[in-house]
Amino acid sequence: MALRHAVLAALLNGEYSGYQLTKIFDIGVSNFWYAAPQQLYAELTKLEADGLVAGREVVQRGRPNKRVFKVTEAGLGELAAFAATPAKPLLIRDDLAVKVHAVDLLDPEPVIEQLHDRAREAAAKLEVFEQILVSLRGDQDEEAFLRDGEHVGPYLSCLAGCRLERETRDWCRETARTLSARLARAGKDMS
Amino acid sequence: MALRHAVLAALLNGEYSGYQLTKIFDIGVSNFWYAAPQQLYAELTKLEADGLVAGREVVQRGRPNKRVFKVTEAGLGELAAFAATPAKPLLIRDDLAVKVHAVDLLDPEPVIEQLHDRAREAAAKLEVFEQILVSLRGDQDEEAFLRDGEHVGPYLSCLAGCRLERETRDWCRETARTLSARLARAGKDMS
DNA sequence: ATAGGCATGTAAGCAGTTACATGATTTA
DNA sequence: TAAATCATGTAACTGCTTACATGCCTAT
Repeated sequence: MALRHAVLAALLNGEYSGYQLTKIFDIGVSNFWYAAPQQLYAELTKLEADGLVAGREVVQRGRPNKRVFKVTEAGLGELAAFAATPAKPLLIRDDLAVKVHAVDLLDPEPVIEQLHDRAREAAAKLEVFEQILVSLRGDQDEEAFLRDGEHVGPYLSCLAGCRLERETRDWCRETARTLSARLARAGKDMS
Repeated sequence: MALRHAVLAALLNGEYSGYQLTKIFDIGVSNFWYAAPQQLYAELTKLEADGLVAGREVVQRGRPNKRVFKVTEAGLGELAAFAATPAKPLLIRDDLAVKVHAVDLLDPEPVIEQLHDRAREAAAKLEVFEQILVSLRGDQDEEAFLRDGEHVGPYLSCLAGCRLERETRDWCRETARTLSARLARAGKDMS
């Protein structure tokens, strides 16, 4: 079980409800863990049953009430045990790269479009991540913050996200350019 | 179903057996698709039953015989349909990044070790990928090959793998360095 | 009014993981 | 002679995805 640890790690920064976690997994945590919203509600239920998180009701005005969760002592123990075991290899599954791999025998136009889409998404995510970095380090510069800051974990994982999105953006752009150029040449040869 | 398309894409380069595919998914295809060996045998059986790949027996001396598979016309059609549908978001799940995210409340030493391990693996993979690039483009330079080469798909997806491994290597090294420096400072403060 | 965000789930089905199982041949 | 490589699976279990379901409040 592995989603469990990602949820615990996300809850270290504060108390969140299931709904808030879906947002966090959609942007922040998404650089290293993908999870569907329904998974999160289910996992929170299990984590609470196992005593690894504790929920409490928050009464809201103008909106439905919500249950927010925080990591318990036992939950922290679970995370500590997890951190000490050898890491599994990176799990990655990318539809778009499969399409590029096979592009020689396929119609390249829809693939090129999808590359543009992905490049745009990556650029947008990169901007969000860079904003998160600024808000985490406050007025310090990066070097000072990483040396003296109290909580650097989220900063360091966000740096990984920045790298991933930047490379994704650039690879998508270059690949789209390459395929478009070949398409234009192929078109010319016909005429 | 998605592994299906990754297998079809991998079989476009030639005929492979289940065992050979496990090797390819372990190094080559692994930059964009992770799959366990048992999945591949199961998927090949299904793909053959559905007529998307065709297998034939290869008799070998000194080793067990094997069945190699190639993509059929129907399989190519399946891939073409897949390429034309919108790409799913990248699926990524990284244990190690979860640990880094939570590192402030945990013992950093095992995490630092795992970062070194991952950096080594990434560096090794990067070398392999760069060799693959050289063998794919032959004596041409990259620009000329991408303009005039016949099969650029595997080259382009391998470029994505290079980017991923390079960034992984560098992020792991820098993160390990940051955490080690903080550990050393914390130790000094005690004395 | 209606679309979108907040808030939380259930249920069915499919995909993926882990453990088990076998056996020959080559290399160290 | 032991370990590694080649070669292929089955079975049980767990985890994940997709579709469905509900309902209130806010902003346009």
